Amino acid sequence: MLASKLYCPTLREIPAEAEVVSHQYMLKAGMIRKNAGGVYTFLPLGRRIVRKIEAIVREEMDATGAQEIMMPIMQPAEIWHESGRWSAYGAEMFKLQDRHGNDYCLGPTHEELITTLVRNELRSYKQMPLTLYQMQNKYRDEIRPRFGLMRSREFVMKDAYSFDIDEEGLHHSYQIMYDAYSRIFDRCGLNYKPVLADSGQIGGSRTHEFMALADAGEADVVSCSVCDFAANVEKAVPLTLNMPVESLKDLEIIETPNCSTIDDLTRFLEIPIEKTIKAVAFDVDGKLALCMIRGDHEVNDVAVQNLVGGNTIEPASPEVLAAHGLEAGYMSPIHAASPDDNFIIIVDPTAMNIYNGVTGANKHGYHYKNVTPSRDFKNSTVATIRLIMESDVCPVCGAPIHMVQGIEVGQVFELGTKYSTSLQATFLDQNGKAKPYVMGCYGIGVTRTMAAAIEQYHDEKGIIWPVNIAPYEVAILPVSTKDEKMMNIAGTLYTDLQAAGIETLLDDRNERAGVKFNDADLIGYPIRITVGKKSAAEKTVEIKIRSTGEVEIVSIKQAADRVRDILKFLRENKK
RNA sequence: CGGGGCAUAGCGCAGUUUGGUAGCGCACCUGGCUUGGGACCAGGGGGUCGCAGGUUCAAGUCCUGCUGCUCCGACCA
Repeated sequence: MLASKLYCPTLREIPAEAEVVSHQYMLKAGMIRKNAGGVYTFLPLGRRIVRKIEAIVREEMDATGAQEIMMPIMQPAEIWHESGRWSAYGAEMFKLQDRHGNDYCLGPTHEELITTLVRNELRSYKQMPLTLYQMQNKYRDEIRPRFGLMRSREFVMKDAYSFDIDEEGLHHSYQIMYDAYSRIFDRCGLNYKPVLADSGQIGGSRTHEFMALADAGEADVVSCSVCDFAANVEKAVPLTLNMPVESLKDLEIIETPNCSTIDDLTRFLEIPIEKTIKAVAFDVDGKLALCMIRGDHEVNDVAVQNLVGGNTIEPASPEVLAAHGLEAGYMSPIHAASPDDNFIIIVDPTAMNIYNGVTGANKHGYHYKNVTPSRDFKNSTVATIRLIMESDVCPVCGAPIHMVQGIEVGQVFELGTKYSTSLQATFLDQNGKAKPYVMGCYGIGVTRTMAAAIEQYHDEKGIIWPVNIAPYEVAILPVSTKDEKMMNIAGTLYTDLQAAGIETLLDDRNERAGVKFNDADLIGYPIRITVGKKSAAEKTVEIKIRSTGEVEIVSIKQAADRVRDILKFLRENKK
């Protein structure tokens, strides 16, 4: 490709709206442009990168025996009504109507569509297992699109669906996808980690998220320093902590003016925070959940939601609390209303282990001291509902743990029969009996993977692409386009590299050298070849490796071979 | 949805307080000069100031209502 012909409007200044580096550099390097909130056009360089990632995904999917299909983006509402998700997915879906007033949505995912597609024709156990996949745009009306391609409303996703005759088959299909995902992200050069995750509202049982590790990530990941335990914090169940055993003292109510927070309380009473028992209240689909945890802990709302059930969880409003005779800041199970269909009290086991602690008295301005939950908390459900913390140990092996940020670039799910049951999609087994498909679904955020790579690989000058997903592998920069000798050398090299199957860009623009160097660094070509004055005189060119900064001078004759070696080295060493 | 901020040339911004000829830097076009890290000189093009009303002799500026974007909280590839 000739740079003079390439539509790549690089910017000197970064648009103010861009917050994270991947977004900033993609805009600055002329790879994407925004058309609306969370909706982007991919310019030639950006498009090439997406296609390279797609090619890797496609190769690895095909290698597993999965077959590519193409489903419509526009989906009829009726299948969503059938599965019960038309309202459950709710505001997240882009909905539209045709001229007759029939409802449709732009597909946020395709479980319904694929299940209804195969249910008429995948009739026999002999046709399974079957895995189908597609790559196309997905649409989700995110509450808050942000961070460029990391959270957009239109994005490219690879989604795959497996159909098995039983659980065992599903485990097998799942493992095949899990392994393929590892190869895909390896080839993309990402630093990633598969972690246990919560299955959330999509339903199903076992699931892993593939997390690209990066500070800009929106997910918290916990991983063990010794064993291979790694999980989304939502999924990690921290071990119950033992608390110092003391002889029980009598419950006593004390006046605690203006102490509605744990901080206030520890300061006013001069007690350690581990002696306090904090109450956090949630509204789970209209049911009030009063959660009791140790003062220095945080509630894992996903754990609460899974325990209580329901589609939405949010902090309980003062009105809801008042209706149950509660006031934030002074709540506890002591003398609280009895649990019923609309009210549950959950106590974390570590809080349960506290002796002679402090908690709310359900009376404005008062707390109880000498509270021992195992004696004093009645009508409570005991369950681990706290978030794991850096100070916790690995729940599997007891070793120290780390907390890191991750970008979720992929997820694999064991769905089971949730959709096949609700959509009545069955096959006939060996005994001629109708059974629902046992399904799995598997997603990769292709455009998000692109953003994640930039988050991981960049410096103050620009992007440093892993070779396999770089828009071009090599850029040739003749220092002066007016110098015929230089241009001839550059032109010959360009032809040679292309003949060798190497993706090459020739920066033939009539620009000063500095402009070309800066653009090359910004766009992030893995290898840069500079053709300067010495090139003509000494028959040499300069080769610079973007990721390592290494520079070497090689003879023009050897340049193409050397480039090939370097590319091989970069591929093998993930640089 | 709740709460802040913003909307003036492709990008980044000033001008709004106190109404009175639409500005700056970069980018773009022409010519010259220059060519190893975002040069320089000269000339030039480009904006119904987000939209719709209103006040006024006069509105980018004041008032009302919309729309869009963006940042902080609950989601997900």
